[in-house]
Amino acid sequence: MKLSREFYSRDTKKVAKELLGKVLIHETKEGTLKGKIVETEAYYGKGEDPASRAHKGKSNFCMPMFEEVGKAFVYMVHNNWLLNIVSHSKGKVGAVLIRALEPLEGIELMEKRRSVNNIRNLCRGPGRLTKALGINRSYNGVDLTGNDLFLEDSNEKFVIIKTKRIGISKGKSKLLRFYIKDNTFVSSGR
DNA sequence: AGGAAGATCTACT
DNA sequence: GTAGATCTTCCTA
Repeated sequence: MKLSREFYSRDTKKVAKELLGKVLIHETKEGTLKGKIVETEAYYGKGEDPASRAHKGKSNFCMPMFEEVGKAFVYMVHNNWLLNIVSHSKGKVGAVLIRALEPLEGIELMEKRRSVNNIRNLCRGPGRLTKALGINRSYNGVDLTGNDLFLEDSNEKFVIIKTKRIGISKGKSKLLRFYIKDNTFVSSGR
């Protein structure tokens, strides 16, 4: 079952946690790509989170974070597109960064796009998974309740680990990174 | 025009 | 596992 708009209109941290285990699906001309979300991070807005792209306030760049929830927010860092899902309770600002996926379907296509044959390395990392799924700038603002790129529910049970976020230079002490315990596809901290 | 950025790759100890 | 170079956009001056 596809996740509804209501799912995303709650506290960012809560959504980040509940997105674990959900399945990200991308319908492309070349085939269907599916991956289970195994690692996420929550990012808040102005004044709340110095590591967030939105902490300085509104700009063209991070616009989607201020707009309707349930949309994709894609941006480039260090030659990598990063996929975020806009999620926050009413009147707030925030998004969930998808950091890692466990490939489920369309693996051959992902391998072709990434030029790697090691499944474990296919989607283990925010920049890698966007490349594997073929996500780029044109997906910025895409509605995730649509039929192109969306998320599906799952009933899987697992243990969630909460840690500090990775790779950022500010706001390091916040425990806003979540991942599935013992999952091989989680990026191993750096 | 310059610099920073939520990272990745490759090559080593 | 850790380290360093390098990558492309957007923001700020």
